Amino acid sequence: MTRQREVILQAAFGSNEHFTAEELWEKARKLDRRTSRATVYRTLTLLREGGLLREIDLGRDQKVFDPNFMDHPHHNHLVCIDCGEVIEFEDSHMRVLEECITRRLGFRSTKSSLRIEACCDRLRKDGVCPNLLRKRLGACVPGAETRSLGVPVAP
Amino acid sequence: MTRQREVILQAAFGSNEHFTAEELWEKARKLDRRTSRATVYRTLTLLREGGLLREIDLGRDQKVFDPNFMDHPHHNHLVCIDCGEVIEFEDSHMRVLEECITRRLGFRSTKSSLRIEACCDRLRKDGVCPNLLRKRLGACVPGAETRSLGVPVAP
DNA sequence: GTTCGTGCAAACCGTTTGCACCGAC
DNA sequence: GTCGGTGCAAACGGTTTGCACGAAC
Repeated sequence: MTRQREVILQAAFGSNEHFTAEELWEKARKLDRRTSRATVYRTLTLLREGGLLREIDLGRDQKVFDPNFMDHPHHNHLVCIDCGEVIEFEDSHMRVLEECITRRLGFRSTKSSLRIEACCDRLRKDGVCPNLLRKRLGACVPGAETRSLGVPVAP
Repeated sequence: MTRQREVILQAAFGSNEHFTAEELWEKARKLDRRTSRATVYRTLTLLREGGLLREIDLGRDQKVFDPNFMDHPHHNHLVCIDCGEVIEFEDSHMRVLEECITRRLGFRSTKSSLRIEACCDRLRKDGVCPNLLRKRLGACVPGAETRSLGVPVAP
């Protein structure tokens, strides 16, 4: 554990925001100007391999890392196609269903990732995405599971 | 619709196999030696934008395209972490649950993608992944939904 | 000293693009 | 002729790597 790695850890886990490798480098450089890109990439690889960080697919061109899997190993993502905001959610029903499907196919699941792309109806009326405010608040914090679950609404 | 595009379409939809851009180029070149990489990439962009092809996240470094979304717009993928094989499946329960979650969060879902990473228990015993044979057979063909669903097994 | 991590710059690789050419109309 | 698609090669951008330096032991 060197000083550089401490800086990068602080940059990565200092908030629960997602980030790209480049963004992490910028964050780390704010803490220590000398931090090099190479070290960031190398540390990123270590963190990913160690399971502290996970790469998520947000449908963007660049790879995005999520530092929240340590606290919430089973959370998933909803991406607002209107404003691009990402909402994290957990759902125990989903977990059970995934497990059922996996076993039916003859496997034991190790991990999974679900991305939902969606748009909010209110945006079209109000011109503003009301869920901007929800971003990463209420989602993926204690109690979030209940919030995102509750009584399923019949589709 | 030019000859080159016909060739690329044939290469892309001639089988239901997933492919990378590079692999598509190789396939297309087998049909017409002159096909250029640039045209493949440009056509790929058109097909993706037109919704005929979808990029999927198989957890690999390269982008993988799936030509099976026209026939099965809602299918998902299970990746065997032991042998790397990909199994396509459809599950109506999953679709309903996703819709519930999405509405609970205040959205209308437009599309979603689920990737399950799993290992088969039998591999460890037999040394062979029995699900190799299932690859894209039985999965994502008429009746597949029933196969992957059935009575959910309690986890 | 040895070992391991770091910083820099160059290399790498998948993808995109500028530009000249070609073919259909 | 115009317009759009194509092929080539160069450029691009994110990521990795070779190598010399530096810090910890």
